[in-house]
Amino acid sequence: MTKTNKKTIRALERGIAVLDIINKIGPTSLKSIYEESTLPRPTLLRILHTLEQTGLIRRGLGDGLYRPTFKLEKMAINRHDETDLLAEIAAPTINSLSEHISWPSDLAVLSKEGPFMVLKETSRPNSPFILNIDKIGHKVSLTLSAVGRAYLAYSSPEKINQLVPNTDLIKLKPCLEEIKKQGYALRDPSFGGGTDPLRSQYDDGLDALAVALPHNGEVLGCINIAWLRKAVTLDNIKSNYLKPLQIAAREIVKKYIATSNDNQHKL
Amino acid sequence: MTKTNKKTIRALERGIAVLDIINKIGPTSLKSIYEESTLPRPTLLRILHTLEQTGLIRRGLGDGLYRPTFKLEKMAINRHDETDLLAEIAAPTINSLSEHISWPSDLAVLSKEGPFMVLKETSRPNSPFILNIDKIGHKVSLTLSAVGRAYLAYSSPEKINQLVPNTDLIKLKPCLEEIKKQGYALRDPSFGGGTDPLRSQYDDGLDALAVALPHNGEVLGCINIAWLRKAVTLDNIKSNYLKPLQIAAREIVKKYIATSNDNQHKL
DNA sequence: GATATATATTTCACTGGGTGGAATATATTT
DNA sequence: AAATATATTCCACCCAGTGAAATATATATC
Repeated sequence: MTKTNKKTIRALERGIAVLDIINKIGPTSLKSIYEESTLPRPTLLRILHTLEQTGLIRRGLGDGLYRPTFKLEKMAINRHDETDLLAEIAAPTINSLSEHISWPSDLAVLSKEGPFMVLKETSRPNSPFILNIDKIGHKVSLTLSAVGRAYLAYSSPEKINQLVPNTDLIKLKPCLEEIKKQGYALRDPSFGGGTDPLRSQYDDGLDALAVALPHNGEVLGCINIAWLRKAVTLDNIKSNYLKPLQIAAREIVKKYIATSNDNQHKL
Repeated sequence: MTKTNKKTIRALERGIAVLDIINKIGPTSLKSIYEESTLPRPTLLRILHTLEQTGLIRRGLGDGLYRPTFKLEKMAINRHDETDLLAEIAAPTINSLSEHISWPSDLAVLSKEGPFMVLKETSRPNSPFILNIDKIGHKVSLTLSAVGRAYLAYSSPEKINQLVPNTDLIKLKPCLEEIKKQGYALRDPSFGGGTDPLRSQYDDGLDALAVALPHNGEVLGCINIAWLRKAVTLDNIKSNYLKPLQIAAREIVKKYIATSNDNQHKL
């Protein structure tokens, strides 16, 4: 973890470490920063001047103490949303899952712009197999894809009604029950990926196995494993990789909860 | 502004500049960062590795783009509150005010722990006159100090009732009217600073002139000028420095509003 | 599917930016 | 006023940081 062969800039690392310290302990003197860090005072002084210059910290007029400014808050205000946090948390897990099982794994969440899933993260570029690579942000069918069905299966009836037209629901209902019972979702047999309904129109040649990420009666998103249909059977995947997939899901939710708890300091 | 004689660390400045860029434009490639910045690509790459290592940015698994993480948000969650923001905004203004008029200037806000004001910032250490230096965080009387009275004068009747016992209010009411009419507040003649009621018990030898920082029907805080009673008369201060004090107050409120508007991006 | 083009990454030799021990200045306490 | 704690400046050393050039890797084009 600490050992990376990639080249990094020590001066930058040190500066950020000092910023961390100040944000952690609040208004503080050079002395206490010196005691918290392992750096000589002149170096600290230069770092502090730089951070002050950048507007990330300021010195109190009255007490001369170094304190965080609101610039961090302002920097943090961006297009980030909860699904970005989920992606950040899930990325290492699905990456190591996919390293372990060789086939790639995706994270998809419900779109905010309509009744479909959106690809939020994927380990596909890291996979040894060259599959078609759906871009992050790509739309995925809610009723036909594995991730979409996993999502619906673990959503409340109200949520489902809100997302799926009644006509489609009748056929879908038993299918969702089945998913809940067996603990995983598959693609609709006619489905070939993307948003199109029929494999005859579009086929990525893949099959997928998905599970939901449930949290507080909602579904945060879903993760899957995808593989080449002609290369390996569903049964093969299921018996070897279903459990790792479910474990990964649990791990992600656990990390997500832990992160949320950290942020209880807010008020 | 850009020219500082104090020594800063270029590598750190550059790193923070890159972090700024990524937080501004969101998920992005090396190329676009290169175009936004003035740095050569290898340098950027080293900076990016360092920021990634530090956890401030991450690369998307699927698209390889550099994106901000939630570490900034987490760092920003600290004991900061709105009065800290006010202090940050007011500090430069009261500092230059006090440089201009030679006498020091303070910022005080209503305490959250009881009916008294709290010293939030002060330019006293920078003043050429050596006055007693109240520490930041020091309690100041609400009904006797100039800042306290300015606060009450511009607060709503409900707020005043909530802060001041009815018995005290009777004497205070006409005084507050007077303050509103003339646009500034003075100490109670018997007051000698601090929280004590009588100058006979404690006297800092100062007198003070204060104005409120009104915003949306509330009072953000108050700023004052303090001077040695035996060195200069109230009339002298009033005729020379009341207007600059009022201008400073308006400037602070204006900056505060501008900052609040910036943060409307929140949702 | 091969070629061309855009983009990302590694290499490496140079050097001035960054470093930190020691001296000095300033603030605070006794 | 002396003693102590804390902050800041000085400066010589040298390796961390730099960036031009070469190479590798993705992506587009025909």
